[in-house]
Amino acid sequence: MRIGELARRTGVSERSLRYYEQQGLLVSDRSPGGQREYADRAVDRVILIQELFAAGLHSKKIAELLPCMRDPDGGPNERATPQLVTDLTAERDRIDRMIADLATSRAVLDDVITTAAQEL
Amino acid sequence: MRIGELARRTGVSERSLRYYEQQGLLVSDRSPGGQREYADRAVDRVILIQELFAAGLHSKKIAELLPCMRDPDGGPNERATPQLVTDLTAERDRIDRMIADLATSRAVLDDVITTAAQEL
DNA sequence: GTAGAATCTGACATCAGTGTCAAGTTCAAG
DNA sequence: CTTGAACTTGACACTGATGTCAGATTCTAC
Repeated sequence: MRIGELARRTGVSERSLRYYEQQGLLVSDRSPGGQREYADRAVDRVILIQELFAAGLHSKKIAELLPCMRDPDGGPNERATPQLVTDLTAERDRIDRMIADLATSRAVLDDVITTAAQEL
Repeated sequence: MRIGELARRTGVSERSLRYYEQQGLLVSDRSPGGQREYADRAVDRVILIQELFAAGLHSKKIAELLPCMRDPDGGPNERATPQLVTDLTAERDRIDRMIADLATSRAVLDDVITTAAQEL
């Protein structure tokens, strides 16, 4: 598929897809004329990238992480370096803290909402 | 207390504290010479503001929300508008989704970490 | 009164992902 | 062919909280 369809199927803008490629997160074949051609797998990959972005990982870290993931196609995957494992563990712990903080904030909001709803 | 101490006690930079005031999130008395003077309660308020920022709320929304919160001092608090309740409910739902997404990302990271750790 | 620390305002920089626009090229269908 | 939609690269703008710096002022302690 070409970039427009991938954008439609993932809900990610064409601009962002080109950015992902520039950052080494996404690869594409090119048509004879130079237009990007994506495999079906790209859909899942883009969604995964978005999830990692949403979790607060930066593109550089994602670029290191992606090749170490189990490939659904069974393709060869790189071996994670001890350094990367350390980094990812730190990220995971950061996410844990973030989830805990969000739960706190959620409780705060809920309290305001409940109080306000009673007053209405 | 003055701004330096508040910064120390909250872990928030002086720059940010002035920004919060500019955005209407934080109030301060002023010394005769014009320096900010904070009540002890400011500490809790700043921490709360940080939590809400961390939850992804923007300063404008926080500025609307804060006056509607139950005041620990029992001070008069404004009544939340139906519009605000709607907005806050949307924020809460957004936070719920964010927590769920983070849990997904956490699982992804955990998988990579576990796999990598086995290989080492 | 004076030195040095703390604070003031205002301005500009930063981050990283994304929006947007321009000018040119390629693709698909008539 | 031709036409219009889709795509290309490159550049610049934006967001919004925060960092940082400069020059002036205030506070505190001696």
